[in-house]
Amino acid sequence: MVKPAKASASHAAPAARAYHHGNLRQALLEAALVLAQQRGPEGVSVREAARQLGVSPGAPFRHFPNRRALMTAMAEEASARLQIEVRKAIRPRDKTPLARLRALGRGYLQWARAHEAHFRIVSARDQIDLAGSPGLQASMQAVRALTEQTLHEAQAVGEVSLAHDAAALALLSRATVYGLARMQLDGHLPQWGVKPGGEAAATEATLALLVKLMAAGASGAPAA
Amino acid sequence: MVKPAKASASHAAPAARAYHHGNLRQALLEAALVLAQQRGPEGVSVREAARQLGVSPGAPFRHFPNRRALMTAMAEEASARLQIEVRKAIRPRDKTPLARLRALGRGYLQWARAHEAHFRIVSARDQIDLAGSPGLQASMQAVRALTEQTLHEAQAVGEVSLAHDAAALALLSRATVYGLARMQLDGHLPQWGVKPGGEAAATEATLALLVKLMAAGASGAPAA
DNA sequence: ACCTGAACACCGTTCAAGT
DNA sequence: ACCTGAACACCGTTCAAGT
Repeated sequence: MVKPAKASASHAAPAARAYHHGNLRQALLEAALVLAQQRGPEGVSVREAARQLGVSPGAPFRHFPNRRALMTAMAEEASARLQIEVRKAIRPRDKTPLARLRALGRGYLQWARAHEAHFRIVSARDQIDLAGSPGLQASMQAVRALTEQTLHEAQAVGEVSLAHDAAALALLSRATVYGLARMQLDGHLPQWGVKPGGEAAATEATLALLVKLMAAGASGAPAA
Repeated sequence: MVKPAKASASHAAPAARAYHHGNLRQALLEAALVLAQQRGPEGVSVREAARQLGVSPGAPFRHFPNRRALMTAMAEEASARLQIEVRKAIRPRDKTPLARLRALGRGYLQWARAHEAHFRIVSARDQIDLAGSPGLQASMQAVRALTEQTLHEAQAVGEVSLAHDAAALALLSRATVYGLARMQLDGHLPQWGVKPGGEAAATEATLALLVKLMAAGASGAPAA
């Protein structure tokens, strides 16, 4: 986007173009994101990003030790934003724990739809270095903790039966939402009877079904 | 695996090595699978496979129009095998529809664990050409049909409430099992409280929980 | 019919040298 | 401190030519 015009003559002093970019790290992240949007995570080329920014092929390696580090930095940003959006998806009107759980899941699904490239990067485990990124792990843990806590509250309040294992409930919620998000982005939903354009409605109805099933076996809920 | 010894002298007639492989297509699929096992689907290189088989870099392209076609052929084989295993996972002792649904899901999870490389290829949507492979679509549809039919039976028999949308039930089952399989292979389970080595037990317990939740709201089941 | 081998247009990454 | 530009060891793919 900030591609500078090439110097026209080879003998003149190259005064027109700043010697270094000043902000190459951030510019690389932005260019890489555009490439990911156009060609998917695999299609991100650090050479191509450098070319678009008018720097030499080696320049990016002053800012990222390797391609994987670039991808991981993108995933960190994505996952931080996802965490924020998921939190914001829970509105004050969602008064019961299960209503919050559903809102949380819906926020996740909506974010995956709205930020497909970023979502793909976060879940492209062979392109990023999850183990080497405390930030990435932290924002994933935050979503997990929110899920588990909400389920604990649902059990405490009698919305979900205490007979069910809390860890299994959390894992079930996460697996379902993650599976739905992937099926959505990978184009598997049409095969499951979802009409084109109906992805959002279908995934959210499925999420709602899970929440309803979780509530069904409960005993001491204050209201039905 | 069938790597022929290099001709020792350069002046002698190359009679020792057959001019062509005779079975290059199949050999490529096998070599590519080994590469996928070692480095993941992204690590599959057709040049490297050719090298290992002692053929020239261009040779594979007589058998596959491009790399994606090779990957798709691998996915076809994988998905045909997955379908068979899932069917075999349903034992005669699984008398009720929900018992069969659970067995089916367990078969899927076990296969994903036992054939990680193949499973990754089937679900690597940007490496394969799902739309251009009727075979791949067919075996995926077969698993889907089995899931949906089993759920219909569960509703007919009163094991699952007719109040729930059949399509949503099927999608919920699939999303859960797919999500669990991915989390398992991508190493996300430790973060969700699963101890190393406990992946099989945790995913299967989660599947069992889903089945239990589905049964909970039913009314007219013959037996509890 | 099947394969070779050279070529083309790409990669990621390193590193001396420049500013 | 930051970047260049050449180099290295790779890719996927094509295509004339060989057997």
